[in-house]
Amino acid sequence: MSATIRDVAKRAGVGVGTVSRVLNDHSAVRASTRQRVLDAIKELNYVPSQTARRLSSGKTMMIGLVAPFFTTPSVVERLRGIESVIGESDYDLTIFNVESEDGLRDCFQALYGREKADGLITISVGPTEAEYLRFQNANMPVIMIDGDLPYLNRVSVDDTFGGLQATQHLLKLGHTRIGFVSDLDKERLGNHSTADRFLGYQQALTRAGLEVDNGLILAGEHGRHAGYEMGFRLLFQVEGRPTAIVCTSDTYATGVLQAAYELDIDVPYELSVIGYDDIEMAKALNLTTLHQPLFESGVLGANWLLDQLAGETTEMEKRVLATKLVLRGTTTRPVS
Amino acid sequence: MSATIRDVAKRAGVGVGTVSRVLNDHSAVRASTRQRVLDAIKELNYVPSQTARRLSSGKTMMIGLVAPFFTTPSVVERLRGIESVIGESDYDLTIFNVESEDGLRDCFQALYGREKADGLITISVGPTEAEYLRFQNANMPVIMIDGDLPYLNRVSVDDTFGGLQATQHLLKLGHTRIGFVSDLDKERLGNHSTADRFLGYQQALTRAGLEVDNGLILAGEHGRHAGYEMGFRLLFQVEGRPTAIVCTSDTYATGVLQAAYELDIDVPYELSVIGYDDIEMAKALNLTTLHQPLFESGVLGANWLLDQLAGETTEMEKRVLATKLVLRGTTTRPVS
DNA sequence: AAACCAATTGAAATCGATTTCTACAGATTT
DNA sequence: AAATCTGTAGAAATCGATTTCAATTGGTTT
Repeated sequence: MSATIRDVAKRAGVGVGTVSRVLNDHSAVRASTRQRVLDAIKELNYVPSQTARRLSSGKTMMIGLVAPFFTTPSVVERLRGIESVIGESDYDLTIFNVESEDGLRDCFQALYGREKADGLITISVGPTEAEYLRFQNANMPVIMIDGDLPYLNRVSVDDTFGGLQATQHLLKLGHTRIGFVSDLDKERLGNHSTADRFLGYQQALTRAGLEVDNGLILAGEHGRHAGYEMGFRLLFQVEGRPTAIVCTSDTYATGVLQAAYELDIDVPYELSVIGYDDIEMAKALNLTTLHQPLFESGVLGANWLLDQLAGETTEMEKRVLATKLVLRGTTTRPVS
Repeated sequence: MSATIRDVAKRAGVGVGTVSRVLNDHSAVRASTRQRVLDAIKELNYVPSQTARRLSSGKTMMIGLVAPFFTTPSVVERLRGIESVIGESDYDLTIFNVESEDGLRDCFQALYGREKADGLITISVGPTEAEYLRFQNANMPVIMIDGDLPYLNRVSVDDTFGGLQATQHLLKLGHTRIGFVSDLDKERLGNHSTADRFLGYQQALTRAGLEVDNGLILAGEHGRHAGYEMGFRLLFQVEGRPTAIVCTSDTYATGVLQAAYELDIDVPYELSVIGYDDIEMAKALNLTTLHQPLFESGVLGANWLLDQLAGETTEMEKRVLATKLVLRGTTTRPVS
């Protein structure tokens, strides 16, 4: 079918080894020889076979991306950042979607062999320490985005600070009864960011001299509907109803907004709502939220992995990106 | 490192050919021999090397997914459907994001060699006929989702009917000045769905005995902001302002809604807006829209490709899924 | 001019499977 | 009992690169 390295060698009147050396510019090849080889390559329209290269070099030139892609829109935004970097590199991107704990284990299991990828990026989920050691043995670098497993190189945002910022914003406006809508008790798949955000929420309240009221703290499944249900539960009560709600995702916030709408509670005057992530929808809904550098986190993680694949080794490290409060129309001072 | 086929052969006291035959159960192997090989495999914890298998068999066990992933949320929903099928198969999914015409050509160029994938799924974009012939020569099946290139196997929705449904809904409510916000004149990357929706829009008007007013038909870039600008242009004029707007995506619709909001035009009473896609955001915004079977389209396309990779050949074909009108809060009869 | 060294480069081994080709056993036919 | 099949299975070629090893070349050193 298409030309092989042997054809090129014959054409240029050299050995296959020399052609390979020209391709990878490993050791020295005389300029004139190199030119002859390059000419032959051009004439034959030769493209080296990735597959063969893989087998002999032991590299797959693939990067595996492990993530629960479809639980939240934010994962996609991170993916975008990753793709923008990997797409420009010599590597290709293979995606592994995980939807459950079992799926995650199976996924890592399948990746140990270095057969599917040279390195891994994970989003929100991560290997156990034992699993990570196996990757380390196989010399496969792993970068985790949005997570905080201490034995991994990881990119995260300062979620504690994010929770603090969100809550303090509401406190400054004068709110004292502030609800918290989250997926807290889930903590599944190794993602601690919700717990950190909750920590920030607590800190803010404590610093303001307020007590944490467990009745205002809810946790549920993922998704808009869960947000709606939690919002409804918080807002249905007439006495002691919160005047503001911190949501750990914009998706939840949209659910809360709907609950408020159905209960005929005016946002922002009767209820302030703040989200987290700053996804596209947040702009459309004019939602005050905490912007996460999602795209940037992908870029950072991907570049980091490429550096490691290029041989650069660094100390185990956590690289932290900052969140930013984005003021829009769903928060204001409470009517008193 | 890990055991190879030779180790297994030695252990079982057979030749490598026999082991391979057991692995792929090609030709007959005596039951007792087979058992010995299977035992050896288990004892050595042997897993065949994908990479080596690729080289000798010429199959990559990869499916390439070519799409403009980040232009619209709907692509991600389709991806979800695809992943749900491919994830269960023996194939892995490699994604190729394309952001421009050039990028698309380069991408196909890189895929001809069968080095990166055994088959291709494309979303919204597709190869030219010449490009497709090269894939055909390489015996690589291609399935296009959301497009209508006649030389391809393709999954699409009946966009003409969709445009018709949307427009007729507004006509039935009593609207006569109906705007159309789209990316019409772009038609780039081989995607004809917008043109079809426009066709439906025209048909609906014509059947109702109305003239098509070019002043009400706008086209622009992708994205919310473009929708905002087009909405603004349509709504800014006081005389002859449309009482309803058909948008070719929900994303546009959100932009139009914002324009209406800023111009203090009440939706739905002063302006009806209908979107297209039924993305998550549409529910949050209570947007009337045309639901597309996005997830299902991915499932259908992926299964189809797997069938073809398994050797099944069918006539060149277009498989059409139906759209569905979803009534929500942004359309009502005009105030007259 | 002999000896030596460095830069090049070809030949061959290797990666780990699949697949073809051939050989051998035992069963069946004549 | 000789001849012919058929079912099994081993040996070796193959896929298309990389990489090691050894050989050659030419230039330098003494």
